[in-house]
Amino acid sequence: MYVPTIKDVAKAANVSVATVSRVLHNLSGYSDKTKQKVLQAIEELGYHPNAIARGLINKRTQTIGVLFPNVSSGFSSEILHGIEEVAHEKGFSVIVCNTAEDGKRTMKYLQVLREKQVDGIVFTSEVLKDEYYQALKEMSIPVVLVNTQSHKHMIPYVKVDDRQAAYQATAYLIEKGHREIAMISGHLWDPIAGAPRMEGYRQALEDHGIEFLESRVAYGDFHWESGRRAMESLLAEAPSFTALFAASDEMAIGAMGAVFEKGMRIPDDLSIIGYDDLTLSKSVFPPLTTIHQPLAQIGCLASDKLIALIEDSQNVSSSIVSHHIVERQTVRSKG
Amino acid sequence: MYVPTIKDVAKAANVSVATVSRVLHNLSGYSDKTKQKVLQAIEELGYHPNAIARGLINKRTQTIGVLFPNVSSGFSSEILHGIEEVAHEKGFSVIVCNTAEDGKRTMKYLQVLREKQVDGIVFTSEVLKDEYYQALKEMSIPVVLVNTQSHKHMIPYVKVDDRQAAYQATAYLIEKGHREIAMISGHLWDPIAGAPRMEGYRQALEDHGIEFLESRVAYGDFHWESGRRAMESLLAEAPSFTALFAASDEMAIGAMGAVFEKGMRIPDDLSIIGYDDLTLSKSVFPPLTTIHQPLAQIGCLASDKLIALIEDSQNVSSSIVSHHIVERQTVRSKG
DNA sequence: AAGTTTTACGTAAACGTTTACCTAAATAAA
DNA sequence: TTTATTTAGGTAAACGTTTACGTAAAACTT
Repeated sequence: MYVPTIKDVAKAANVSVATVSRVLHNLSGYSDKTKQKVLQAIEELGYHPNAIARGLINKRTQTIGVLFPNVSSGFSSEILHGIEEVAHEKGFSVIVCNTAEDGKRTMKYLQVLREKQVDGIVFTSEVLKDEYYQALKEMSIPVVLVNTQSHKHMIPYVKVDDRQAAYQATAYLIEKGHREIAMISGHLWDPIAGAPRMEGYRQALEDHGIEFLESRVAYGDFHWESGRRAMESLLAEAPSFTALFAASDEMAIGAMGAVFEKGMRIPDDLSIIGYDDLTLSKSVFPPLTTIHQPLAQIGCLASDKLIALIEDSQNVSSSIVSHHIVERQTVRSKG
Repeated sequence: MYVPTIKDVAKAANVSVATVSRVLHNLSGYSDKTKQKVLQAIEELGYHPNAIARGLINKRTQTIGVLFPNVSSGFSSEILHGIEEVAHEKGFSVIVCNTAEDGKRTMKYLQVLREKQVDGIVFTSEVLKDEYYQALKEMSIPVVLVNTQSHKHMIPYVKVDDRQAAYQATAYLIEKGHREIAMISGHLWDPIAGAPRMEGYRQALEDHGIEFLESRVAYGDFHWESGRRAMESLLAEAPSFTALFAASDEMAIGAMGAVFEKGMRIPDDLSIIGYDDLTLSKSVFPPLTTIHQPLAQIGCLASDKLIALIEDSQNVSSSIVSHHIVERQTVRSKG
């Protein structure tokens, strides 16, 4: 299979490879006439530069790696979309990695990305274990964290203020007249999406003089099934409540299913507010009131930051992006 | 930033680079003693092979490119998950591309993938324009199509039999006693997901002696919003019907919203069957009865096929994967 | 007209591997 | 013992670019 190289072009145009390279990069140092010859040769031979060879010499691959715990979740895929969008704009390709929240696998990916000489990495939605950090550090390329952060190390991140967002969600319910508010939380050992949201919930309760009841909270893993189960147990065992804050839209929607199955209505019998604002949240019925995280935008920002770091290598700022409540139809004013 | 190369390892171990390369690849031609020396040098220096240099010489990058019209859809991301899974298993990385159904952009991606020397490409869920085919052909690397196919050219594909699946969906509704069945279809100029599903629907009607009414079908673009609009117009203008077949789950869910808003119940007042079986379809309420397409499996299969093609280069079989109806709670037996 | 600067190129090394080919020593076969 | 074969290892070319450096001609200066 014959594929023309820059040498073939040079030969065909009767110039040196240096000259071809120069016209390819719009550098100076050739007459208009030779430029035409070269362009014509390129055209005729159907020449396409080889980015691998290019990468070898400039030590730049124009490629970034992105790690997700689960690529196929509505959550991840929206972030990916954002990342890909600006990466493409800026001339970078993105390699996706699905860690499956597995340490071994993550390390394997990190090694692959290293060998493939990616120019930067974005690490999303998982806590950055020490092991990962070491590997990343050894690679000495820029990294940005998305929807997670490292308290131990200075690594730029972009995320929402979880504690505050949870606070607002809860406060919103309170404003609407609810005082008996249950929560479906992530696990407390999750320092990113677990504990902080719970704290926001507690704080809001406390600030409004409402007693916090451990018995009104159930725990899940952010996914649909766990939300459903959590709701069932809440309905069965918790002191009565008129509103629910779920730490993820998926869990909120799982909870809604459980509620409907009991023959109750939303928001008439129970108000629910979610967290994330996945695309699907506006399509369920009734459309879910929730905390909007600008996922695509988070992806864009992360990509932007990473590429700035790659190209400049100074600058280590993080971003707290702003969330807001999107009012749809699962919360009702009470009293 | 110092990064050790194979030469450094060779020097440290007092052998030639050839020997280092040999132990790296488990070839023969060295004693156990030298092997140990080399391994130790690798360890001490923290050496990691450079896949770019490797790629340059073996003309293999162990990377594939995947094109999606929209990476963030529940549909695409599940396929991606499957693709990534087996690619990773077999030692390949995947570069994702979001074509946004834009010709210019697609061509740009194709060029990038070519320059980056990917070993193969999977092209999903869009019709393969001639322009794309030419570009692909020039690259002379394996390609597999997913959820699409080319009647004009021999390119392996993996997809479901759309016509048959639509037939079964409609027949299922008929079996359940429905005779007045509306459809929300994709656009008929879509030769993959549009026309064939409509044909299946018509055929099923005809085979059961039911008259096909153009007025009972509305058109959408497979997305939620269009499903909602289509349903509204059906409800307002179509002859009455007791069941609906939607050509995508998203449209089915959009339709459900419109139905609920009119105060009607599902499946009591109207039965609905969707198409795709997205993850979200089991979490809406009531859970959607639908045609299951094994999306992740389709991805796996495509990846498998592509890599086989890359490694062997013979073998051009396509696969029609089997769909099936998953009965949930949106269809009711009538009469 | 002579010197100076600029323009338009070409040459060749370098990037980090793999691998074909070569050689010398060790081992086996006769 | 001599010859043939295998083993252990080295040398250097090749992959397709980029770019520092060199040089002759052309274009300005004065």
